Amino acid sequence: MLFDPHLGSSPASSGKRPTSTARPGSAGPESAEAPRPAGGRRDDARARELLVGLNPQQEEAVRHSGSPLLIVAGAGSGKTRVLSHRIAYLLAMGRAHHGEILAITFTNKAAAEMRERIEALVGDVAKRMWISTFHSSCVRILRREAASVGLNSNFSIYDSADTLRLVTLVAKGLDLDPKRFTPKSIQHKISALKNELIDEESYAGSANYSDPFEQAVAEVYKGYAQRMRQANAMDFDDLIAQTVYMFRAFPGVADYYRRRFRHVLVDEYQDTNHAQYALVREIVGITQDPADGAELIPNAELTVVGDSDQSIYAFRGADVRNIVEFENDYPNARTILLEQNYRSTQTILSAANAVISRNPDRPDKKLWTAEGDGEPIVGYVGENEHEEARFIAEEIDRLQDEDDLRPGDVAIFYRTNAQSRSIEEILMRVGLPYKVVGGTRFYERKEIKDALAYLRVLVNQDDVVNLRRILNEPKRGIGDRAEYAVAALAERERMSFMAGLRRADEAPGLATRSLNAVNGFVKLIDDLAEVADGSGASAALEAVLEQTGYLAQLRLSSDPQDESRVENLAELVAVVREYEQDNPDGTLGDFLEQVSLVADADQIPSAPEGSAAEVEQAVAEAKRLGVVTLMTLHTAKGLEFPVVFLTGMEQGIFPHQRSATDPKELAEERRLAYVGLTRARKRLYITRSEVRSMWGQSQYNPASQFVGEVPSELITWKREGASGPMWAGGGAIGGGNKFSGSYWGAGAGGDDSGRGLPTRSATVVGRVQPQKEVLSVAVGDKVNHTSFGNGTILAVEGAGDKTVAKVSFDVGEKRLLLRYAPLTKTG
DNA sequence: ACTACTTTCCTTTTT
DNA sequence: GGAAAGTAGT
Repeated sequence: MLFDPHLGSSPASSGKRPTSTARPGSAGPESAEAPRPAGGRRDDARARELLVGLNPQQEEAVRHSGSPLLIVAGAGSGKTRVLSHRIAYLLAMGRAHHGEILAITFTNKAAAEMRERIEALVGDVAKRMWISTFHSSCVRILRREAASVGLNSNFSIYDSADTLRLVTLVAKGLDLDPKRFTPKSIQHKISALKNELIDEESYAGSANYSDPFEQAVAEVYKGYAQRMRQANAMDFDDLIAQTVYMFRAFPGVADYYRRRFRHVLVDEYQDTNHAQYALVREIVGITQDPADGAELIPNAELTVVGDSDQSIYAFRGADVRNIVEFENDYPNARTILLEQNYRSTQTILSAANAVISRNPDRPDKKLWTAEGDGEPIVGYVGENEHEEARFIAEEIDRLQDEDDLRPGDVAIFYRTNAQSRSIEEILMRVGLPYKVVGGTRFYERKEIKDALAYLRVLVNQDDVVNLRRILNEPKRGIGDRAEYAVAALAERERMSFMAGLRRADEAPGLATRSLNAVNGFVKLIDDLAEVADGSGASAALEAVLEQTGYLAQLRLSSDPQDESRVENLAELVAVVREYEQDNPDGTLGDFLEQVSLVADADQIPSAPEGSAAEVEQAVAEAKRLGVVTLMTLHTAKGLEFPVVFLTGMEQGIFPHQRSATDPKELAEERRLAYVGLTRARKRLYITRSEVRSMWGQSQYNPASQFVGEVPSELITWKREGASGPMWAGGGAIGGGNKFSGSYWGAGAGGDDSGRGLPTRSATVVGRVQPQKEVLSVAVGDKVNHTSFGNGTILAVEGAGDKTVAKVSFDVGEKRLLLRYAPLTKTG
């Protein structure tokens, strides 16, 4: 575990960790107001107002007091409303001071929404309350207590990509066969262990060494944990686990938070893993006799909200038992069921109820609404995924005309991110504005990770993973050999990698040329560190981009991908500037922390191309009408839309292939279906495709079993599968099953792979080309491409749908399939 | 040490 | 079909 004196800057001391209960939180502005006797001013009138409009169960959930509370909140049952009203009610009744409340959610989105709702009820104090995710709460606690616990407070936070890098590195160092034990599987196992609060030492003691995998994991886990300490880094799982370990190892620290938080509320409790469960227990406090005669701190009041039917994260350690066994864990707990739904039509709810009722071992629970049946569910079976997508686009178009719905009312869900491609293609072609939420996210892009790696190193020079990432990025002549030589030196002299770089002249076998390069690198980092210390975060970032030559290299490149990389980096600069404006006191470290924990794509300001006026117009338009939202079913949890398309409803896709054999996984897939179905307010579409190309091959998938589980009288089929009538839309399909050729044919293929619009970030797209016909061009015409900019037609080949134009852009020559290329004539 | 070519996965889902 | 890693050639 981490609380080990070796951590941080003082590698000297050894032996047992200190057992003294350092008085934590003695620094920091909040501590003065923190531990105080419960209560604030009571306002009965205000409290009564907060109960208005609640149904009896909701009201009870808001008012309940005196024992742990479990609110079983079905989809759309007003959960967030209850939670925020409960918090406001606690304040109004004088039962809690705003500083005594800890509200925990899973996602940043949920936390932000909760804060907003509470702010609407109680005003500005909401801004000062602890309403945050598990992870950011823990970071906050860990950083604050770092000093009293022997940690370094500027630790880096590693995301799963960083983690995987380190696992790979360690596994390689142990000469493990990466085929036999993939770094990914080891990483997954380590993560699972951390979620179970099993640290590397106890695993080493308990692992089954006759199992080669367990043995490998045990070894890698040890090496990994050691490297993490050396790097002064924490991964996501550490944030939770280390907080728990800290509370257990330093009772004084735990006491401080127990005194402070008199009310703990946890959202999406069905998604908690064991470590999170333990964390909650630590903070709430478990009734026990104070053995040493110390003062007894009464338990905090605990409220958890959740719905076991919406548990969809078991694969990453969430344990439904936490919610199912709540009443056992907290013997005098009260349970309140919220079954009345305020979101969907009865038709939609009946479908959802029918599907979820197939899951075994489920307490009976049925959503109902007072609102009536509404429209039937519409089903559609496309011949292939492009047909399916085309139907969706046409239907959205029709809804706009006939029902006055806006694109912003529509969401399209799919099981896996890869499925968004075909849908994006069609929406783009038809000119429907859309955004993809999630997917390859902004902060996971190479150039962004590189830039952030520089910044992380400036804040924490022990951060080996990030240091080695940027060591030769951009290329500066420090290759594998040189890196290895320095690593060996650092190892031998038991110093950090950075220290090794500084003393590279002592490294045996390092070529003079490499030494010079290394010295140049060290100088560069020192210069940048000076900027980072002296000026703000944005200055540091800009210095990084310029002085490292990173930007220069991208600007010189003729690869169009690099062009969008420059744009993405410009976006990053904008993000930092915005952060500085919002947080004038924020340091570079604070910024990095936020970035680590907020991987939410929709927080990135969009940077559309085009003239300022064009952009402004497009943005204003998008705001008014909204844009179609594309996302995976997992990301959809917690959201709602008037119109929902559930796509790719095919056996093997959804439920996913991998869950076919395991009934538990199938049950989780079914809960995912339940989540998807219950997102819809008014209209629900269920679509699938008879043939789908995956891995570049055609696959024939039967209908998803979940479709069959919806009572057939609830669905109206616009087109049915194999047995149904064949009406294809205008011969877009070539005969047989060679679609892939005609759709993704040569030319266009590699040329418009997701760059253009920084697609995966929340950029509004599709505003430019309402071209439904193939653009007609001739040699010499001037054209504009959304990502390549202006160009000139050099040649035209083929005809009709298959017309390919050779175009000369600034970035080079491209062959574009006119049917799909986002191209407009400019003159 | 760097580049260009070849091979290998890949497709769950996220803080 | 495509990203990322590995391999061979300069």
